[in-house]
Amino acid sequence: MYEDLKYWYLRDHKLFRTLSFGQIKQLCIITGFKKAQKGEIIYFSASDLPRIFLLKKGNIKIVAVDEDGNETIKDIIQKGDLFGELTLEADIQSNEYAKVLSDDVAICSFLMSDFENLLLRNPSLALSYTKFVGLKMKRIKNSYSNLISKDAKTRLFQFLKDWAEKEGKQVENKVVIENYLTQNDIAQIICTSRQTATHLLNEMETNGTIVYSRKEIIITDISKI
Amino acid sequence: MYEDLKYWYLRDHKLFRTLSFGQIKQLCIITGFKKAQKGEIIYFSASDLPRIFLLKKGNIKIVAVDEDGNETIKDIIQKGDLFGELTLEADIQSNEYAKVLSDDVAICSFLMSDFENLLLRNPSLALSYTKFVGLKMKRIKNSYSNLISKDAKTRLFQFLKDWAEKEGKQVENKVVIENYLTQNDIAQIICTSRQTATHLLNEMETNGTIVYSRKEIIITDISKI
DNA sequence: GATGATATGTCGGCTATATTACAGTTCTAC
DNA sequence: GTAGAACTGTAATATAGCCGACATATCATC
Repeated sequence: MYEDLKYWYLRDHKLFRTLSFGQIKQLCIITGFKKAQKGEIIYFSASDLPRIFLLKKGNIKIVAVDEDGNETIKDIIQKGDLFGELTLEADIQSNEYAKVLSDDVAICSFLMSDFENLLLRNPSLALSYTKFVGLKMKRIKNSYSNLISKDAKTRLFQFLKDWAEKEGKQVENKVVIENYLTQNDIAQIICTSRQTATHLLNEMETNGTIVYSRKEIIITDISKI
Repeated sequence: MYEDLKYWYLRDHKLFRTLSFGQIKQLCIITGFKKAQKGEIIYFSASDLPRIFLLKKGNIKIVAVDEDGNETIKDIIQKGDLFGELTLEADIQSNEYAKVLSDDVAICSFLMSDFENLLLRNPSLALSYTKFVGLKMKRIKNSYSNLISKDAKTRLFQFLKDWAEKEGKQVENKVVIENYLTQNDIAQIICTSRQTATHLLNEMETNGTIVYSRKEIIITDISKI
């Protein structure tokens, strides 16, 4: 039954739709499975063999710690996203961990080497995966050029817009987003200081563009953003 | 003879080493080949079918033009690098062109769709290619975090160091780099204004860290950088 | 519901860097 | 060689957003 659960979790992911039942089973044999609660920290780098993870439930943030001990958010991972050694090259030096943002999460994982073998045996999966990595690259390129040419306000707008599009629930022309991020998180994602983010969010609230609370963010008129 | 030339140009690239003679020939049949001179502009986006390009000789820069007509450097491509629709997803809206920086360049190209077919038939090439795209992604991630956490001076240092490592010729502990970039180019690469770049370069020259000219940059003591 | 921890709000000074502006220099092409 | 274009040098001014400092609000836990 537990085995079955893992099986479906993988089967469910769009990337794996091209696989046969047998192939999925094969990957599932070596699949790990893990649950965790809000606030928990999950280390997933050096210690073990390199792995690829699939977040099946909840939200996590990937945090990197640099030489000086500063923590920066590398990524926000949502239900259905893959994370870990996506480039299929283990990098040793990276000092990253994942922190659970939602009430609870479920994560499957499999060894990078096993995944590689699967790709070798399944060319059309390999092609899909290549495109998937390419898409990730495009996203980063996009954030990069935003950071170069747009100011903090514009980046915040863009971030809220993207977030709303991905996760917001539309009610008439309002959009409600479940807010699992702190203002500090948001600040880091759009690459600015906490104070600036706070200031901008309050400004938007005064303008009537959004209603902000720790639980949810309501964009009052999505057409205006 | 001309056909043979194209053949070898591809054969030469490390990505294609895993391919058989037959497979290369197959891709070569549809290979395009082009030469261009310094200053020439090569458009490679919308007009034609999406392609992947391989720069066999020389240097070019990829320039993007935004809505307001501002030009920004997206990438510097060197001998042996691939460019174009590397993500295997044609994006329509991108308004990019390539400008030749070196005296002359040689470029081969093949259709994205043909390349896709080749990947489908050759899983180990697909795997290598994924890793290659992953590496590109890592590079961008790296520039991104540099831009977030390092000032212009540090970014210039890092850029010169990388450039020296990639292309510099070491003579004792001096490193000589052939300088095919203008200060404006350098400024754009490290994401700062031309004036700041000029100022920093002059500062480094006064310090005796580098000797700058339009033809070459000499790093006087590589161990100090 | 008291206590500590974490998150948010607010303010003013400071600094790196953009911007504007113009002069001098080097290259390119006739 | 000369004109024009492109590149480089320099300086003054403007400003976005960082940073420190502290107050207040909200949450988690006993």
